[in-house]
Amino acid sequence: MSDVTPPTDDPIGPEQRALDARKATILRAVVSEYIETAQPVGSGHVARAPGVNVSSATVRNDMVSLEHEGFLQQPHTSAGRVPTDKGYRFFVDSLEGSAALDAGDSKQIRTFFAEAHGELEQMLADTSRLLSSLTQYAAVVVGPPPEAATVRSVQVVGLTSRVALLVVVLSNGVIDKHTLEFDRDIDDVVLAAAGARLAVGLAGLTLTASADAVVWNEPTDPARPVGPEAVDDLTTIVRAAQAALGGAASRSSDQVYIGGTSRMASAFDAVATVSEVLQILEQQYVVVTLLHDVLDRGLHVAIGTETGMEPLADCSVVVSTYEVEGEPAGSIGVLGPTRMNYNQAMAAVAVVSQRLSNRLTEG
Amino acid sequence: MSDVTPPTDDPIGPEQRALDARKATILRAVVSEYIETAQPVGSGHVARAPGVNVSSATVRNDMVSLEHEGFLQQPHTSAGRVPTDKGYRFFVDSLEGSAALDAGDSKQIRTFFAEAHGELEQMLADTSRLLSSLTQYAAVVVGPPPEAATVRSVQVVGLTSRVALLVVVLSNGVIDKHTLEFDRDIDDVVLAAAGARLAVGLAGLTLTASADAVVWNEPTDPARPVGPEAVDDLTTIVRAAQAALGGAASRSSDQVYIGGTSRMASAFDAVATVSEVLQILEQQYVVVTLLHDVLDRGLHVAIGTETGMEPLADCSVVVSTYEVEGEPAGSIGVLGPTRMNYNQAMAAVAVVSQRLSNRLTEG
DNA sequence: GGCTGGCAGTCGGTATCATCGACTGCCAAG
DNA sequence: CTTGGCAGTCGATGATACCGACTGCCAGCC
Repeated sequence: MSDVTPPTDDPIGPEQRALDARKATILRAVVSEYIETAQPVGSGHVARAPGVNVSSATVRNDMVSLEHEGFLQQPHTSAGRVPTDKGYRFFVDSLEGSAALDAGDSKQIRTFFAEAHGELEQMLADTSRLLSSLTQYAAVVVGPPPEAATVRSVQVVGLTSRVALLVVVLSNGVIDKHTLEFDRDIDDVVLAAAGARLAVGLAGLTLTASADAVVWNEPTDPARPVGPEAVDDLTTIVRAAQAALGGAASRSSDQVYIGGTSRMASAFDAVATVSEVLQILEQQYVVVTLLHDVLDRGLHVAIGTETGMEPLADCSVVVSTYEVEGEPAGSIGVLGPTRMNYNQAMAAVAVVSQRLSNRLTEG
Repeated sequence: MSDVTPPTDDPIGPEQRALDARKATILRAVVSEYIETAQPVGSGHVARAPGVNVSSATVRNDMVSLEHEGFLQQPHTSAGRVPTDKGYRFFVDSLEGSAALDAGDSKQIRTFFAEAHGELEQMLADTSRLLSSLTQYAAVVVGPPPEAATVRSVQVVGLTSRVALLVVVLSNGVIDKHTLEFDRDIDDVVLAAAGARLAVGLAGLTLTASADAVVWNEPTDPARPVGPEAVDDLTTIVRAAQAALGGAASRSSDQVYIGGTSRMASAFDAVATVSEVLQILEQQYVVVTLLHDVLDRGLHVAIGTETGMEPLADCSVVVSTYEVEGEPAGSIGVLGPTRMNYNQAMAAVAVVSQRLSNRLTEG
């Protein structure tokens, strides 16, 4: 029965040690039950939970201790206990690796990736929907950063006499486009020449490098010489194009796909909370920053205030990265209430990111 | 005082006639007050409303009549009255044209369009945010249909040895792209040749026309003859490209920009309603269909069940179209609760669509 | 020392009840 | 046709009491 209580003989450090085995079990039981019921859980329920073979009185004693240590809190006297962010954190850390996915879920993932095809953008958008449908929370998919891709082709197309469109095709299939406006009429032939010159000069470079690259100034096709003012126009166009590219590279314009925002409405009962969370989700760059922040801190899960965003105090995110050709390419994540089903969410995120990586590398 | 009650002498038709002037005033007062307070409104308040110079008892008598005619309903006995969809409809019809915008709002619109610039897509997305910020409801902007635009430039860029990207630039600055997959390796030169050929063959055509166009089969540059199998590859590529374009044209892939979805959360108090509405907003093509349906019926406002969508029974939409060069190009709209501020929403939609049209035609 | 059962005390949730207030419908009088 | 008055309905509010689920503490037991 109680063969789990040998006093640990490792030297007690300056900081508080890891939890007593029993307290850990109790804490896990509290978190589990709270996640299920959304109700404060009392010592009686915990005592009845499997794996806890002590009386409710003992549970009570440990619970006051857990409360002092900051893992639990009570909404008011004479109510059950509710996990704090720290409590959730312990719970999540302690189930690291035990992720197992429902059979139906894995099947859904398998068929999804078996049928996935076509545009990268479409696939990432669909992936966010998949992840949301799996977890019942909102899902985020961040596309590969444009910095990683290199220029494959450049074209300048005239739209009106003074407005042209710069179209850059990147190696990952993403298209970067910018309108260029001029203060004098530009001939289509000159535009095409500028495009050709840019194509040669920028091919293989990243977007950031493109902005600063030196584009050769000699005509691309010596058989068709152009007049001096045309040369002038040429450099104007090239400069405008490079300026546009530089601007685009500096503002990080990651593509983001957010799916299942409607599910956030069901996840909370206060309509004000829903509104706040949706506001965050509307600002896509904020979401991207959030995911990157979490990853930069080396985390896969950020709980409540760990997200660093005040309106998300009642939310948690589960994040992972996916890879293309072995190189980290982008990130995916799930945003749900702090009392989310971490086990399932972590499993879903892990499996989907893995599958997505495979799908994207094998092409 | 009561110079508004001359009995109308027009012949009474088979259907119920337009409302008595006083009943109309009372109905308007009820709707106004309900929109403001979201509370059932009683005869006392109406009697006190400006323009209603009768006692509450008279108001009561008219209210039972209005209820029998289906303009009002009471949630329960001994409560005030609430407008039905039909009641809102009368209210909206009766204020047609009286739209006036707040000074601050018009200023916000003016500065927005003064500063607007750059990509069409960006501008439409920003417009949806503007409209949402003006009205405090969700806003929808549907981009110009791709069918209207003609092909400006075509390019085929190789991504890997067997995957190429078809990039079509349209006259309105929109880019249509499709990945093409082949079952044998294709040379970059051949891809470029195919692109050039498509560019010549499709220039000036719409996307739908492009799919069926006959692209000339002779080499574009007779100075550089290609081998017979290259010719074979060429036609393969051209066919694949045209097939892709045809597919894209058939699925109507309008661009949609939806802003301010978080504001829908504050508009309702039942979290279930919020979730349902958000679900609709997530399915963008549904929203597009909704807007088009409403416009096809010749309406500018659809109220409650008039939307034809069950989950939107508590919502209304206000729609308008915008034009480019005098031609109808796309539509904008606002989605809010049935008890929305129609006056302001209609004014905002009207003004924004007008300004947007101007901005897009003058370039 | 640690675990347990028991006990007193706290406090939110629910049911009951009475009251209050805002309505309505009806009617008789102006 | 309009109006004031009146009786009646019904939700919202508040007081009261009760119940149930907790907790904390403590004495006793292993």
